[in-house]
Amino acid sequence: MKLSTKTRYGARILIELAMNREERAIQVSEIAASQKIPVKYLEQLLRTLKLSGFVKSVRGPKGGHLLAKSPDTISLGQVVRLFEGQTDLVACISLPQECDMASECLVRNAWKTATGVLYDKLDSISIADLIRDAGEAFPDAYCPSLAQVENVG
Amino acid sequence: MKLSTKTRYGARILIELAMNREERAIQVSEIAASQKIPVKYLEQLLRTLKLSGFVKSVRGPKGGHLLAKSPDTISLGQVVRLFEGQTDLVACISLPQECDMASECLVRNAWKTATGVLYDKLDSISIADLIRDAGEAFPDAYCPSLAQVENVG
DNA sequence: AAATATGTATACTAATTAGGTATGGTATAA
DNA sequence: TTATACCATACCTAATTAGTATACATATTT
Repeated sequence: MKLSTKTRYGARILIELAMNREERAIQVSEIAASQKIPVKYLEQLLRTLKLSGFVKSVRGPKGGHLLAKSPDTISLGQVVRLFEGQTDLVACISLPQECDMASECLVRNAWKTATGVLYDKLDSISIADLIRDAGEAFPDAYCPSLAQVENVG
Repeated sequence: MKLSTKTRYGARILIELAMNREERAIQVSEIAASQKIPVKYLEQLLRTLKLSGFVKSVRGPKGGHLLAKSPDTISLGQVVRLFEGQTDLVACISLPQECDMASECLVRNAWKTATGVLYDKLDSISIADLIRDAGEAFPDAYCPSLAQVENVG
């Protein structure tokens, strides 16, 4: 029961873009280096993020990637739902036919409740929150968009 | 991000044993049939449950398995921790060396918080709770140990 | 004491999934 | 028009999960 690297990488990509928002397009190679993600794998993740409207890109030389929306409006819950194939703790919550015991199973509803509690929390944490929290923990960290983030919302 | 079949089976095994607690030893073949779990796979799970003190067994003809402690004292959190290899949503929470970005990662702490919320919930749900809830949802269900369960604790 | 029904232990294998590569594009600024 | 970027998809491989197979030990019944 663990999150995939796609989800973990995805969150880190969004944070990196959020910390340079509206300043300049960040190239794939740059994100790959700073986040230690293989370039070709990163391109897949960026494509997913772009199709979902979290990221926009600029083509050609001097091109790159930018956050497409305010980091205050992107939650970890959204990131997890985007990258995890199965978002529930057990498949039978949304697909009862996956388990032929589903109709008589006494735990199924409890797994559903626990899943709900987890996503309530994940939905309550935004990319902006993570950057703000980091600002408190590491006041010296380079973080040009913090003021901007705080003005949003 | 989903629970393994071991965890799901494990919870169902405990429920089945709880519903016959102190009445008679239940044979592997019987659990296998009612829960639709392969016999040899079930034996492995029962062994794990036994080593952890949740289940006790009686050998020889007319032998079988019994719950070793009150269903009020067994939580879903305990079951998940027992059967899931990795219990945190991300490995780097307890093993920072698993990810070389751990020290500078701005999401890591959020994954830890979400993991905590999840287990707080799972720890609050006991096997006895599940049987009680089922009693309310299906008043006609066969459930000989319900009264017993309610007297415990 | 033997037969037999049960649980115990470990090694192996098949299936699935996750993680990452490889290849070949397409767009755009210089 | 060419170099530099992003875009799209097919493929591969290693790890994990789920389940089997084999052999053994124990205890009740007769």
